[in-house]
Amino acid sequence: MRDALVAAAFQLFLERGYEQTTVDDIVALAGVGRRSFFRYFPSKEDVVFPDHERCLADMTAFLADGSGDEEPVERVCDAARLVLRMYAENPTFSVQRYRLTKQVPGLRAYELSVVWRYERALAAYLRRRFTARREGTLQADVIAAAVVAAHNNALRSWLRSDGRGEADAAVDHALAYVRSTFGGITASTAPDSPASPASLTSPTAGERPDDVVVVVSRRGAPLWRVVQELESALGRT
Amino acid sequence: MRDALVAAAFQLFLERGYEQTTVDDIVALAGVGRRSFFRYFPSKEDVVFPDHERCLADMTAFLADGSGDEEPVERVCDAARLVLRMYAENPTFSVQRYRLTKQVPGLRAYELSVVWRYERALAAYLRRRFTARREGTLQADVIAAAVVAAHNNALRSWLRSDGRGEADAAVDHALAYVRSTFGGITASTAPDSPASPASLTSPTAGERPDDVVVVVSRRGAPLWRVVQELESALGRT
DNA sequence: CCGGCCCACGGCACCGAGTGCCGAATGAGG
DNA sequence: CCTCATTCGGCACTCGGTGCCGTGGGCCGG
Repeated sequence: MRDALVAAAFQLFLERGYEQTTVDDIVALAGVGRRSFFRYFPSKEDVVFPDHERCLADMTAFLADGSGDEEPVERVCDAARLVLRMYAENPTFSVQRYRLTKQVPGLRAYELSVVWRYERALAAYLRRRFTARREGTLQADVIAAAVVAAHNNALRSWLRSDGRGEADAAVDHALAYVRSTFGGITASTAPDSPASPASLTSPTAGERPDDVVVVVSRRGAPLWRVVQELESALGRT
Repeated sequence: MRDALVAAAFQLFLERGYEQTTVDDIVALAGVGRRSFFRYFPSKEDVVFPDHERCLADMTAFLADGSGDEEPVERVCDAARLVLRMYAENPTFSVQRYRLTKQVPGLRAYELSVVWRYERALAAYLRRRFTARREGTLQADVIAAAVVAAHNNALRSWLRSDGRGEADAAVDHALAYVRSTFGGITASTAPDSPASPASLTSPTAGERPDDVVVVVSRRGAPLWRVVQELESALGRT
């Protein structure tokens, strides 16, 4: 039933335009009652994004799972990749939808609210992980926004190319930029560094009562952030 | 006329709620015809944000002006401050509106579309400035998103405190974080390095894996000592 | 096999946002 | 005094969205 409504809706949207298609037209083509449409979709816009609700649930579940000692920025990047996977599963559908949302202001506004919910899910996760940091909520919000922006940048360029090319590679590349500017001081910049630094990147996992602390940082990284990392690593001096 | 409609609308919104107030109620209180409302506001939501259109025009004008040799990140931060100024001009009005948008989903969606237009204006400016860079559009989108996120983080915390306190200081502080991670080295750490900043500000995906700094320290060492070591190692003051 | 229940569907009436159209009032200029 | 133009108000209409209720079909216990 949902699928029948989505199929009928997109058929009409593509041949007649979104605003030129009424809900009555859709239900007439699908052969169901008008009331049933609003049982499956709370609004006309929802029929254009039939799977985002599910994807958002997957993302929040993904962020809620985990042992809690993962690299936070890495984790939200992986969460963003879930959204990409959803788009990549049906390239033609995603491209058609992209063309619709690009030229219908109402759909663009709706998409913004969807993206906003993803961003808030990422920010909420980062806020939980950054409770120890001094500017935790600020950093969480900014990093979440950066991840979403990078993801959308790559996703849109992939959609603009009609779904040709590798979407994964484009998003990986975009997220690498975010990781390199926000990521833990260690892993992203020195993949061949000795052993332990991973423990430093997670403030809560400094349980090694070792004597020495190793910090690996990219030259040019903001000094105050290195200090911040040190504070959590050395034990809140 | 606009002002009368806005005043009548907010009076009813505050005492009765947004969704419980119809346009007919507003025009009845204002003593004008229903048709006139939609002459001045294209939709019911627009009456809640009567000055954003003007502010957006100011921002685009501000970004279009200028000699073109300003620090790009600095410039978009200043542009974001324009929005803050608009909020700070009428604190009570801004706080009332914040409470409305916080609990009315429709208004939140509308606000998102407004914020999106600000963000696109900033991103468009940065894209123009970053045409020479390799990942110009990516960096532009990410930085614009980060600036907006930082601005909104500070703005919202100010609004949540009922407009008490200094909004400027909060936003300056939040934007300083963005500048320190994306901006030229300029103000925050090394004002005396005139040459290099352009190359340093674009750390595109670890293109210099050799450019890392390793610091080894005893756990429990005085923090200032470590920072001293870092400063000499990173080559800044 | 049958009389109950539950639920999904469809139809109907209704509300409110938004639009096109036209007539009326007002005000400036000839 | 007449005319033109702009603005406002009223009317009628479309369409998205909701509450309500009747109906029909499937599923269960008797």
